[in-house]
Amino acid sequence: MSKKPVNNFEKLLDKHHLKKTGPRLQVLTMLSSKTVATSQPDLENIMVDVDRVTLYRILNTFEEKGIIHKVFDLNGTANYAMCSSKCDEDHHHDEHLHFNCTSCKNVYCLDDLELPPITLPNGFKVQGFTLYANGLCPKCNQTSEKK
Amino acid sequence: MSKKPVNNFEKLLDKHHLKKTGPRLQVLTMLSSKTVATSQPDLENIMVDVDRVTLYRILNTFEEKGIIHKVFDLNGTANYAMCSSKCDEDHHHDEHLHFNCTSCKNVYCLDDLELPPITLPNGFKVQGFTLYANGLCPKCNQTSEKK
DNA sequence: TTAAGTGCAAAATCTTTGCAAATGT
DNA sequence: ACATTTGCAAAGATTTTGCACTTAA
Repeated sequence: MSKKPVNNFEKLLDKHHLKKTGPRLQVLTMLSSKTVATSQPDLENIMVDVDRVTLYRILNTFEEKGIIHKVFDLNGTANYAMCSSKCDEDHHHDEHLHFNCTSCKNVYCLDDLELPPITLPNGFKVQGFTLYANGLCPKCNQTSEKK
Repeated sequence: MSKKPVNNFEKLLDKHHLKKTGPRLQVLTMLSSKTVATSQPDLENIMVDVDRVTLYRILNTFEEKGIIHKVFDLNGTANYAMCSSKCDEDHHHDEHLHFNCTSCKNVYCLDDLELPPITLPNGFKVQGFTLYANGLCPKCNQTSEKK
């Protein structure tokens, strides 16, 4: 008989038939604690005890399972963030706005924002949208406004 | 006295105080001939006589000067396309829709499409938008429709 | 017990840097 | 002639692969 999940992260791993290992729980804890998407290098620096290769594999697995999603920042670096509850293995609900702060470089996932419908020229069959905005996030904007 | 430009590409290089070299003209010819953005690896395969490093440097220079712009595809690979006439050194007009075809992998720059305005939550100061759509391009869509 | 996951070593890529030779003006 | 640009070699960085050891179930 299998061990009972003791928290949400363990439940999440259970749900996707993934073993509840230390590195995986660390990744989940890390990503959940942040409101911004985190790059692989950043995660690597934070979780120094986890092998880099393991991190690559965990991030790939999580992305395939729809646990996290990958968003590229202005430099083309992959950043990872927890998926909203609407995501599953078959369909990623990552059609929300991603905001790249040009000052602090953080990537914000603005899940709640309502996006206006966009129509494409005839012939194009759209499967999904990804929308990025860049500029100053509230924190950096505030700082730059101070006299 | 400087050599007279014999075509638009040479004029373009002149305008940005760049020497009219073979590799640079090749890049301009290549990118202009395509309606889709081209990745660095693709360019590399086509222009086999040009050194890879030279290509990197040319693409960087052109991007800085506002001659081409860089767009990342679904895999985070950089793709390059000629800028519209609205681009200059100070301001890139690349806020148009980029379409990634999931079948042929081509990246289309849909310059002409009218984009609806998008409002962000308070505090965010937007400097620019980048919008991607993915799905099937007209060519691939057509093929898949045939019975 | 055993399939899945991890860590290490090493390969394969991708990108940047330094410098001498070549080239445009 | 001279500053720019190129090509080559080599360094650095990033990502992938193979395999033996470990661990969750």
